[in-house]
Amino acid sequence: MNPPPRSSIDRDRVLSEGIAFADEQGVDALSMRSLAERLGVGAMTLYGYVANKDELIAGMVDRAVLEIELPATDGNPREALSASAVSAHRLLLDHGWAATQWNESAPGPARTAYMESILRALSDWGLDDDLVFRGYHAVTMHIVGFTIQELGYRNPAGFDSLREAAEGFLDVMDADALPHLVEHIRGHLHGLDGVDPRHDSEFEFVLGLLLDGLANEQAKRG
Amino acid sequence: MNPPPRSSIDRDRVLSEGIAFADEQGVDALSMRSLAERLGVGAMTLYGYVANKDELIAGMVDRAVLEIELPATDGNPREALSASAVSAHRLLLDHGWAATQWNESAPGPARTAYMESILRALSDWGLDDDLVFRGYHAVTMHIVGFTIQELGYRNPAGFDSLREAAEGFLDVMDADALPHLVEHIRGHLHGLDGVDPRHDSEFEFVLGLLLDGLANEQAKRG
DNA sequence: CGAGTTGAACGTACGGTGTACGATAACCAC
DNA sequence: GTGGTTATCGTACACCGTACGTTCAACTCG
Repeated sequence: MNPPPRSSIDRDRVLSEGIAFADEQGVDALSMRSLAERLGVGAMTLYGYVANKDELIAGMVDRAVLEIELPATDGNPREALSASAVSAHRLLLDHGWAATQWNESAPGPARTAYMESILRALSDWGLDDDLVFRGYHAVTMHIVGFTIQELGYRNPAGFDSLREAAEGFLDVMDADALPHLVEHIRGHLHGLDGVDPRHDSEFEFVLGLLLDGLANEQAKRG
Repeated sequence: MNPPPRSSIDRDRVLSEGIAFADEQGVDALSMRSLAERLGVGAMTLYGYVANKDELIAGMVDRAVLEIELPATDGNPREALSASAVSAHRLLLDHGWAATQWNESAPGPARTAYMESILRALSDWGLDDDLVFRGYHAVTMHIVGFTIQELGYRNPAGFDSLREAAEGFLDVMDADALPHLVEHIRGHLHGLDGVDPRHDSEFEFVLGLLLDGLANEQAKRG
């Protein structure tokens, strides 16, 4: 009764269509049934390529991580690190679901390779073992955490745009009790208006704080 | 047929029992039915106190945020900021689900008050408007992002403990291809053994990098 | 005291979810 | 042909969030 097609599907296609689906409809809309339908296949067929839904999403994350540009091994390690972080930031913004899922599953091969490359770059940069250990956490925390926060602001729950959310918020809020917050939200709106270019480089600014801090600490330790 | 109890339940109890439930069983196990059962009430009764499940969780987060110690307004603003961040870190470790949900919903009154207090402290510290704006993102990103990452390591998906996960990982991994990663994981294990106290202060170390960086930048700007 | 009204409680039901199980039928080696 | 292998997937189950409408304790008013 069932099995006519017998083809045109493999783990890679499952993962890449899963990524495309999550990009388009959001990861919440991704169900085994909906993804199967997109692939023109029965829901249970997916379990031939994927252990369960969690493993599907973990696989999608790992596949997405593959696109991150790893820090170059030649040239200035600090710049290589920075370039790689920017590449990761861009990728996570493109695949918003991946940022939130990043820490929800054990790392696959792509993520372990990525971790290795960051650690290597920190080490090549001349940090001692202790600072490599701490610097790694600082840098990866920033890449993922900053992006999650950014996405939270960009796609505020219940609103269509940051502008709408910010303006609604300003209306509702007790402006006298929260003056600094009002100012901060105005800052976000100005960023949207292009009045102020600082928004674009925010990620790199904070990354710079961290890398400079690590370099200073290393210098202090001699 | 239905309504006998008529009491002993209000929004506050719904939220605090929700928090207790999520702390004990994990937020994934929290369903309207399971929470209602815990409260000795029908599932639909909850909808009298909470608009829907998302709003329930948003309320739980906001209620948890209330416990964070806000930066003191007297004394050294930098130390106040740091103390508050440590308090937030501790709270988010205790309520792991809150860290992941932090950016998933619009901020409630407690979170807006918290935001305001961080912004105020940065401003009192003497940062200019631009650095307050950027510094706020840096600091909050660190508080939430670092904790999420920490929790990901502590409760690795599919393992009972960090030790188990790390050791399993070391077994499975290609140690020759990933030498820095092997070293890093060993570092985590040593941290567990108490051989090395650095793990405890990692959060504060990175926070220090950020705050020092902001102070330096402000000094540079004069 | 009795009648009428209000509003909290929540049973039922619907359309979804992930996935265990087992039936089906195309393919391949002989 | 024939038999074994293997990918496909229909069915079913337990659970989810929640819309809808009923029930009935408690309050108000005469």
